[in-house]
Amino acid sequence: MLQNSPFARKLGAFVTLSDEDLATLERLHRRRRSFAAGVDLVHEGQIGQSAYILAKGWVCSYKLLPNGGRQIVDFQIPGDFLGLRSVLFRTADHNIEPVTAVEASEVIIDDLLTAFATTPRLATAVLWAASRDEAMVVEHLVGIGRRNALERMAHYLLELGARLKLVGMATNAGYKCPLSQYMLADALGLSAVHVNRVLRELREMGLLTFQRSHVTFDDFDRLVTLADFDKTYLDHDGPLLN
Amino acid sequence: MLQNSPFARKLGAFVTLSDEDLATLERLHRRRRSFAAGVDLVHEGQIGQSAYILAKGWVCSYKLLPNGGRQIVDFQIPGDFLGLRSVLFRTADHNIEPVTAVEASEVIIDDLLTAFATTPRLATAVLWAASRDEAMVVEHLVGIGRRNALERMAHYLLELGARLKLVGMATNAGYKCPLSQYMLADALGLSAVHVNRVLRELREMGLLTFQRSHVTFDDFDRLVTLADFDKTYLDHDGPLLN
DNA sequence: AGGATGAACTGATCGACATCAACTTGGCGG
DNA sequence: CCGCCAAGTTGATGTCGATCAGTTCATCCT
Repeated sequence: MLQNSPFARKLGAFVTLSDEDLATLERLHRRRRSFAAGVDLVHEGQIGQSAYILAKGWVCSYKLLPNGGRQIVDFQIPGDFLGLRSVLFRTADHNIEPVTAVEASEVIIDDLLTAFATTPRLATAVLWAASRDEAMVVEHLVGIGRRNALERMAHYLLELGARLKLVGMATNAGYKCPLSQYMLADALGLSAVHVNRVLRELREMGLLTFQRSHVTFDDFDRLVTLADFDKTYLDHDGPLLN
Repeated sequence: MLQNSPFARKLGAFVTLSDEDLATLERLHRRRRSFAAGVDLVHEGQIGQSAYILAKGWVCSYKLLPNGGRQIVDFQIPGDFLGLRSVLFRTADHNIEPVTAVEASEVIIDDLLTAFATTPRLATAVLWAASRDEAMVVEHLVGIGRRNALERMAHYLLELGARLKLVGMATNAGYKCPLSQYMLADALGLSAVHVNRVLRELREMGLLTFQRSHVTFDDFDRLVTLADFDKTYLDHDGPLLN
C-alpha cells in the first residue's frame, strides 16, 4: 500500500492508481519545503513560479484590489495542489499565503510535464483535481452571488468539512480550523463584523459553533438544509476510472 | 496551415501545436451537433454526459438555487471547451444552456482519454484551457465579492471583449453581444433593474454603450481604469511551450 | 391598424450588510 | 500578576442594490 501522501489519497477518489502511477507521483515529492505563516509563497505578477503539493498546514489564495480590499478565493488543505496556474501561465495571477506553518513539495514544470508524458493517466488525474478546484470556486461564486450571509457561511464551513474529511482531518462532528473571522470575511465577501454576527446567529440557532479554532456541527442535518449543501460537486463517490 | 478551428487557435495561445497535435485535435471534431437557443444541453444531476467544443454561437453555464434564483457562472464563446466537468465527474454539477443557436463538436470521454495518451502535449494544452477557465471564474468571483455594480459590469464586458478578440470576434471598438439584461443580471449577481441603471450610467459617463445587442467602447482607457482591468489572467501573450 | 408579447426603462420604498466607534476577552511575555 | 495586543463582540448609523409596481418601446402576428 503506497497511498501514503494525502495527494495520492485524493487522486484515488478519481482514478485507481497503479503502482507505476504511484511511483511517478512519489517522484514529484522530492523537494520538500517549509514555510512560515503569513509570508507569501507566490505573489501576483511573479514569473516562472513553481507549484506545490501541500503536505501539512493551511494556505489561502487571494487577490488584492486597488481600493485595498482583498478577496480570498480559496483555502488549501493537505493533499491540495497549489499554484498550478502560476506554472502554466506566464505570470502568476494570484497570491498564495500560508495561514499556518506549512510543509509542501515543490513541483517544477519539467517534473510535471515529464510525469504527464510517462503516465497520461496521471495527467487525467491532475486535470480532474483542477476541475474539482474549479467546481469549488464555482460553488463559492454561487454563494457570494446568490446566497445570503447565513447560508453562505453555513455552506462554506460544510464544504471545508467535507474536504477535510476526505483526507482524514474531520468527522461529521466537526474539525479544527485555524481561520480568523477576518479571513472568513475576506473569503465570503463580508465584513469581519458581520461574520461575527452570523456566527453568533448560527450558534444561537443551535446549528454550528465556531469557537477557539474549532468548528462543531451542532445539528448537521438542519445545517445542510439551511445551506442547501449538496456535495456532488466535490465528486467524492469513488473512482470513475479503473 | 491547419489552424482552422477557433479551438486550435485558442490552444495556440499556449502551445505551438505540431501537425500531429493538430491532426489529433481534428479527430475530436467528428461528431458535429446543432442546438436551438434556450434548450438545455446538459443539466445538473445528469450522468455520463459528453463534453463539447463550441464552434458557433454562445452558451451559458449556470446553477439554480432552491429559492428560484440562478447564478450564471460563465458564458462560452466559439473555441471554448464546455462540459469538461460533466465528463470527468460522475454527475454533472451545473447546467448548460445555449444563448443563441449553437454548433458544437461532441467529445466523448474515450476520444479525450485516447487523445491524451497519444499526445501528452495536448493533455497539457487542455489543462491550460481548463486553468484559464478557472482564472476567469476566479476573476468573476472577485468581481462579485468585492467590486461594486459599476466596476463589475465594466470589468465583465471588457473581459468578454478580450476573449472574443482572441478568436477574431471583437476589436477594441466593441463587439456583437446577444445577452439580454436579464442574463447579465444572473451573471453579475444583480437584479435586471439594476443592470439597466448601471448600463445607463456607463453610457452617460461616456464609457460604454450597450444597445441593440452591441457593445461599443466609447472610452476604452477610462473604462479599463474604472474596472481595474488587467488581462494578465487570460494569459494571451503567446505560446509558453514550443 | 390593432393587439400581443417581451425586453428595456423608471420612480419609490425597503432591507441586508457595511462602516464607524467603541468595549471585552484571552493568550503571552516580562 | 500585570500589561499588552490581537481577535472577538456589540450598538448606532449609513448605503448600495433589491423589490415592487408600474410605463415605454420594438417586433411580430392576424
